[in-house]
Amino acid sequence: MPSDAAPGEAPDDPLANPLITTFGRLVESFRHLEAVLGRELQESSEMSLTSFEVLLRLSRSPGGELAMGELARQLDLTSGGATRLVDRMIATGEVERRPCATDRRVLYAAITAAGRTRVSAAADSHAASLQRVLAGFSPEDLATLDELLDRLRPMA
Amino acid sequence: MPSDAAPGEAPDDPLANPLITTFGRLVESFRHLEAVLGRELQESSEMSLTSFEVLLRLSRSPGGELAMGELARQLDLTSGGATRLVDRMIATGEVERRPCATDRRVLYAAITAAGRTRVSAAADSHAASLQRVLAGFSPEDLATLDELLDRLRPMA
DNA sequence: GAAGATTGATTCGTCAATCTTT
DNA sequence: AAAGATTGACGAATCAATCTTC
Repeated sequence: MPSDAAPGEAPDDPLANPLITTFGRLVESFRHLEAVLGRELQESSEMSLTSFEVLLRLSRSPGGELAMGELARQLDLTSGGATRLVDRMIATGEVERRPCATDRRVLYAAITAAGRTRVSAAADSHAASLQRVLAGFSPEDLATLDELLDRLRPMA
Repeated sequence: MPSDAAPGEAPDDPLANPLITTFGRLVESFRHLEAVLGRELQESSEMSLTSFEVLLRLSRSPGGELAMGELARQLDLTSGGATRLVDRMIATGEVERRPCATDRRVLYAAITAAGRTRVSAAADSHAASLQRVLAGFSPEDLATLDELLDRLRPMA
């Protein structure tokens, strides 16, 4: 009768694969963390985590703007998803569209002054949430996590 | 004029907070990883990562079943979300509903024989994807990651 | 004709209201 | 009245098709 794996053999139950288990835990931890932080950001700043990421990336870019395609790539969205996201953020006044001087196919999403004000306030609240959630982690832990993430990205 | 943080003081730009940066990288890495693995599972097994997680959890539970509420909690879904997810999986024949003998408010989601067959095949493919994506990670790296995730969960 | 962006139809999830059972 | 689950209305993303510009 099959039970534990014999030495040198693969386990007989594919569902018991440790990689699958680790990945499942990663999904679980991440989703929960994202839900909690998103909820807190929403309550404190009336802003979704996704909008926050957009404003953060725009604010760090030269001119406070990014081409729609580049934004979609950075956020791992489809171009259609980026269009609708930016539509919503224009409605709230955080972002505006700008034409590209050299290629009329391209449109930029650019952060507005109001957007800068809002993302700055949101960052304070978000940082406080993170500080609480990550209280148990030493700087070394965070460095280790950072390094593991770096090595994860290029894959796939 | 404010520029770099003076020694012993917090940086003056809240957007430069290292916790926010690390969290942003976590979001980015995770979303990308999830998208890639989800795509591959979909192509190889015509199954979403979410359905896979459901079947995995059901298959590991005694009787191959979980109460709807417990399933929702484990997957970090609302009860409504769990209802609709199970509806879809019933339509594909992977899952069935069962009444609870002792409390007629409760319904169980239970994996079917077809569901066991499908999750087993999906696990093989998913494990192969993970093996490729995580090829650069030693067993020690994975243990470190596992431990960090463990410490992340209870927070929030 | 390929690249960049937008739009229509659809999918998957949430939220609030509801229904049944305890 | 509280707990468990489902349903209607909606929000946010996808995919495939389209439109404009290169």
